[in-house]
Amino acid sequence: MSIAEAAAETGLTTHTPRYYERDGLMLASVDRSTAGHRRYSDRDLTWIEMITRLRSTGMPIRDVRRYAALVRAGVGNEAERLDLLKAHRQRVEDQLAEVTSHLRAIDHKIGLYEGQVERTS
Amino acid sequence: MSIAEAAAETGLTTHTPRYYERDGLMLASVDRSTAGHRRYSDRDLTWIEMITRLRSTGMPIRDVRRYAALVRAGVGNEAERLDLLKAHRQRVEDQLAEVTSHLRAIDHKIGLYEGQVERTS
DNA sequence: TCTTGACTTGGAGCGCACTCGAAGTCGTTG
DNA sequence: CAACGACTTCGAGTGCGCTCCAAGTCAAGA
Repeated sequence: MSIAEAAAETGLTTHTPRYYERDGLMLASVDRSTAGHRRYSDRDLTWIEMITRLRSTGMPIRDVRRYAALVRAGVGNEAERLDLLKAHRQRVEDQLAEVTSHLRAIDHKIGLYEGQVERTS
Repeated sequence: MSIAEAAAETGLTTHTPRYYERDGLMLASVDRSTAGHRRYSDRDLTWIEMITRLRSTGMPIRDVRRYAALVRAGVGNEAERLDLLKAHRQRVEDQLAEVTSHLRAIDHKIGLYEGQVERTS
């Protein structure tokens, strides 16, 4: 699978997987065609999707890199990976709670404006 | 209320309310003491809290500025403010749904590791 | 009167995560 | 064999939202 196809598949631009690779986020260096073009395997794709999940829940690149290093190191550090993911989950949940509570306050404001606009029109 | 007190009250550093004011996010220029120091009123505080709610739900500074401009313009544009807030709410809800779904996938992964760590130990 | 400390301003700097540009290479197609 | 298009690399640039710095001002206390 070419980089263009991989990008389309994962909803990224071609720049982003190149950047991820350069930044040490991939599990192994991606295969190359005879022309030196990247060839993405299913495993690469699955991993990029994992990166996407971590990133879009707000994990910093540097933590994704640490997690990738653990997975790369192979069997034996599952407890460490678990700690990393659980800490991340906790942060995401806290964040969700905060956003939700602020959203409720904004909703209240929306309610006030709705009443006002209704009466005015 | 001094800027230091206002910052403490809102959980910001003193830099941030200055920055907000410079960037046109306040409703009016903040009062000054004879020494030229900022004096924050209750209204200022309440507004900064509103900014915080909008910001921490992901509204870009530029949109906060547009909203502030509408409030500053006074009575008559409530419908426009409502549109802005409702559009924001929609984006936040979409975002929450996305994060939540990615979090579920990460949770699944955590479950796998938990089983593995359990069996290993 | 001198010092201290809390503030002021304008502008520069920073960290993050991409995103883009320039110049070059390769394999296919007409 | 020339042109094209999809890729390559490395480094620079971008946008966002602060965050910090330097130099200066002011009021109050010793």
